[in-house]
Amino acid sequence: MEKRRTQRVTLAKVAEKAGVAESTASRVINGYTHNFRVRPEVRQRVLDAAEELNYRPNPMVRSISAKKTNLVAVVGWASDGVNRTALSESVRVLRDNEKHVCTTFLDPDSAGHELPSWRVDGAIALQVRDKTDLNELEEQAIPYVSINGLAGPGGDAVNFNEKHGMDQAIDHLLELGHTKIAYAYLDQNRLNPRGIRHTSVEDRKNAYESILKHRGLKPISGFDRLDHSAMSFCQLVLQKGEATAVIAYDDITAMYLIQAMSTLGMSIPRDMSIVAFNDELPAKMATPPLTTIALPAAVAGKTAGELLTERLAATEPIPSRTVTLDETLIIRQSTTSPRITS
Amino acid sequence: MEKRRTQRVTLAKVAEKAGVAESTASRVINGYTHNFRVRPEVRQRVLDAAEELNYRPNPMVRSISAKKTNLVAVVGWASDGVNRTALSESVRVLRDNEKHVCTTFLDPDSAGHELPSWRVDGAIALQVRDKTDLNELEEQAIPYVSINGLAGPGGDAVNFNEKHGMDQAIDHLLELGHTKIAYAYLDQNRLNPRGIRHTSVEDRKNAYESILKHRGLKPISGFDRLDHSAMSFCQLVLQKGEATAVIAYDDITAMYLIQAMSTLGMSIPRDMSIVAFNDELPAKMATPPLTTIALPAAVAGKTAGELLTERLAATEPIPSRTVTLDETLIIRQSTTSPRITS
DNA sequence: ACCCCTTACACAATCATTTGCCATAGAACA
DNA sequence: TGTTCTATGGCAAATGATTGTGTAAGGGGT
Repeated sequence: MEKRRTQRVTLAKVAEKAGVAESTASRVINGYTHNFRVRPEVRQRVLDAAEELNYRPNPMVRSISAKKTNLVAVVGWASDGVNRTALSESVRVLRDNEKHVCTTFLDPDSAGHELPSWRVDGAIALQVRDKTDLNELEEQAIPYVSINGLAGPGGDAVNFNEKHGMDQAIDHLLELGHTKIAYAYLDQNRLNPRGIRHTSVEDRKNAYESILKHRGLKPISGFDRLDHSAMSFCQLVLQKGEATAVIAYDDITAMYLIQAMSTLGMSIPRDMSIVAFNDELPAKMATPPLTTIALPAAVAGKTAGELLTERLAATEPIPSRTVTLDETLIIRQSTTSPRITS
Repeated sequence: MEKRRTQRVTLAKVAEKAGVAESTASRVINGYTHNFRVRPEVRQRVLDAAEELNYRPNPMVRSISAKKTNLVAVVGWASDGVNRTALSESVRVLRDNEKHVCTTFLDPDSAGHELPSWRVDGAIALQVRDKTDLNELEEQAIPYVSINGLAGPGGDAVNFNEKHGMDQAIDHLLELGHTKIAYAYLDQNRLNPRGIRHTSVEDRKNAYESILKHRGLKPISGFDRLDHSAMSFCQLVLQKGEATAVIAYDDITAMYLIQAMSTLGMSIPRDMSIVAFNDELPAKMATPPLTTIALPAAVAGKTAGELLTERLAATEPIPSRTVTLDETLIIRQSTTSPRITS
């Protein structure tokens, strides 16, 4: 029951149990071959001893002389499902490549872009909007990959092609016969405790405006106001602007709109078509299931993980790279042709 | 541009810059007072130098002789919002207490209950159902706190009072006049890649059955079958069993049921009242907003963090403790009195 | 001039592991 | 019976920081 009785098993104990020298044990365990060979029998004895004692080399000590920690930091905030999925996938890739990859965990409220006091070999940066957030990484020459955000000369970026996604959303609605297409982003529903908006908020808004203009259509006025509640947005923007379709910033926004419309007695998609973004879990579960622009979050995470792995392994500097991934339209049941207003 | 040009600042450099001995610098920085004093002027010189060079002691090295790593592992899977919230809160508490707390990150697919090869001082265990999953922690005498799961002699448990929650759900429905109350859990919608069910699946099912029996009511048959789709559940259990209300395992389940009912032309809550569990984000956004049993996830996380902090600081063994937190009914708009069937 | 006290340096040990180098025991070969 | 491998042991250095101990420089008091 005494707590600290169980001494850590050290290399010395393994060596003793196997009846070999510490150095031999170390070399066997690490598969060290330079000027070194062992009889299979001895090798096995060492491995068995390690196994039996459940020996785990102390990575802290290892990293002292190795000058690397095999730690990867995560900076920024995984605010939504897309970011979480991407991060999760990156972690998987990193773990598969390096043996002991382990990311530090940052909760949403923390300052976000400060590195942990642990020394890290690399970093995954989530939705960095401001290049100064990367200063510390750049200064310390820590390789990083930025997901859904900016990158400086010392890192790579993996981003989504928001414009292409918006293009598809608008195309889809145009094909159905809509011409009065609104865009909705409701700031109040974003839960970020620090009052910071997701990176793509601006991107999608701008894409909406420029694409519509490019096709000779007029944006529904009010699309750039972020202070509406779902209800006031429906009344003051959608109904007043006579929109027949609305592109929602994300699935959550779409669901709030659906709630408000339902209260106003509107039925979807009969009275209003909705295209959402992200394809997070709620999109499939909503009533009706949402037509949505899906983001390849897992692919982004995988790519980021691979790029970072490359950087971690590289011996000489790699120039900054940018990968842009296309979004895809998933048609479900929240869009249809506009009702003929007789 | 050269990558590894930026040498780490070591204690030696700080000492050199301040013009003091390494040992003096160390003692100043750590506020070491045993048999040691410095003139304020020298102290300041050291601190300034450290500040200017942005010195960060290497925690790896520190942990060698300190025999502790300040690392906390997370084992198990944060499968849903409740677990994620709790975990997040635990991390915050741990970070506030210990200086360098940092949790290892486990992605959903990994084996789950294996410790990282990093030596950890403690662990947060998420939804452990099988005590053997705790073997490693117990054997190595690593303090841990189990959230929403079991704990052995060497750890604490923080759990939710599922029975009390179910009690409230049923009470609420009885008060509204319902007597035919079903319970729904749809296995197919649970996304766990390893085919493991959430800990509370059994708890809630059993609570449902026993509470209804205790009040002299009959469970709607089919409640213990997990292989229904939302649609077949509505048709074969709810409609056939003539239920007027259904308690859904969680918000997600509820939303799938709503989807299916909508397809069947049923309106909620007119034709069917729904009480969900968890009060995750979808509950508020659903149409109609869901009456739901809210779990105090943040409180659970905070409590777990505090219990673990205590254990980490303790010098002598602490007996296993169990904290059970009550769930609360949140009434929204998915429940109402049953329609009088004329 | 002697002693003491304060303040700080110097040195060494320690932590667990890696890795280079040399010594050596036993085996194999000529 | 030497000679030459081969497989190990043994030793030491190095990693960065902490901490105990001994000591010395300088100032102040008597």
